[in-house]
Amino acid sequence: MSFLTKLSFKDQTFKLRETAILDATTKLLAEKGFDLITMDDVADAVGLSKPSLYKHFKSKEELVIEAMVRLVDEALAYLEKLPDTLGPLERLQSLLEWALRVRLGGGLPFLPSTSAHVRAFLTQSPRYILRALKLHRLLDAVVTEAKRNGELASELPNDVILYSYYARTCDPAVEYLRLYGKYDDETIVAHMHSVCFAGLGARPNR
Amino acid sequence: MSFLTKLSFKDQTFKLRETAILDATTKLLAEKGFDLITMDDVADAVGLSKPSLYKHFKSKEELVIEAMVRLVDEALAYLEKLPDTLGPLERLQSLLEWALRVRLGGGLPFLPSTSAHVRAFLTQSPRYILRALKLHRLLDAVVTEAKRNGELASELPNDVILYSYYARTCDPAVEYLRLYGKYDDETIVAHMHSVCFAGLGARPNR
DNA sequence: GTCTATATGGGGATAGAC
DNA sequence: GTCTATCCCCATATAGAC
Repeated sequence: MSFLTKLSFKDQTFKLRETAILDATTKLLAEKGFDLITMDDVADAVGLSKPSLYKHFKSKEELVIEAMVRLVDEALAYLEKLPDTLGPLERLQSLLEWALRVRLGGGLPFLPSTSAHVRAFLTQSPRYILRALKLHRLLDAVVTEAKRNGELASELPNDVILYSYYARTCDPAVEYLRLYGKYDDETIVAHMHSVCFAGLGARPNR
Repeated sequence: MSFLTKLSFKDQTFKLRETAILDATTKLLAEKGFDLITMDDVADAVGLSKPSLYKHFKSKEELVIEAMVRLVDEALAYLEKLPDTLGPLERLQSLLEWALRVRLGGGLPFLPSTSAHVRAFLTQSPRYILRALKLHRLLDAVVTEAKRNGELASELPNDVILYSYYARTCDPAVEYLRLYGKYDDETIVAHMHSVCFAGLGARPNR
């Protein structure tokens, strides 16, 4: 028993360090993007040496994959935790706002739109694909339901809606609005929400 | 006189080669992004050696800056050439469609959203800034006019509309729609147009 | 498992011949 | 102005001591 707890403790600290590494990676990725961060950056940020980093993750790519896997897992968990009373449109809206707040708080953009390289190795990672597909299927069902309720544009195919929706979570407009527009985070979230669902065109008077 | 024509001819071939280099750079940038292309790639693509490349552009960054400068110039020219009969909303829509078609045809995305690095050195290039600002101011006036006509959402600030508009020209949804959605180019343009101006939400019956 | 020190390779940039 | 050949930095990844 004491042997087991010892092992478990060891595993626990290992897990904690791994979390710290992923946190640092996430933050750096959000700031500089894949190509500009170095393994030294990550090691320094987490207070570790580079070789120790490689004990946890066997390559830079795998490190990034795990960071993205964790992000998708968080999104899945967020969706799951939404109250049953929420309608399909409200679920989509809530998840979008969550993703935008994550980004504004220094987290990762949801979609690996940044680099063709990153997208290439992510879409070859079964661990990532599995989760991304799960999320995609969940949201596809939500979109179908929202259309049936007359809450989403029924003239748009589901995939057009979904890809546009994903794109909004990593929309560069967010950074420009913060940088040049000087809006606070919640105002940005509100505007992005508005643009995403109602578009730029004139809205009908209610 | 013959001396002058000789010089002029020399300049002309020089210019032609420069155009070829920029064409190749544009194509490669669109395919792989800044960080993944090498100066060897560009040199090979245009059938030149690397040192010759450096006779034309003194660094990789400057090469990319010039490619982007040319793109913005083309956008400015396109705007200028639009018939006077077009209203402000139609001008915005036409320019968006142009930008999307350029991208779908293997051209550059309009906004340097791809990489923090690229954005950094672009926004420090006076040549680029000058043109980007000019385009921005032109479009700002068009947006104001469109709002006055009741064609754009008057409840959105101009910069929110403009940054969202720019973002649509480099929207990753375009690539996903082509890759996974299997739509042809014109269908993608139409859908992007629709999403941009009318949003994802249900549209009112007319 | 953690470090110091190092191997390895790639790619931006240039020297120097023609 | 164009090439061949080269420099040299930097970042990924590892060897080997503790």
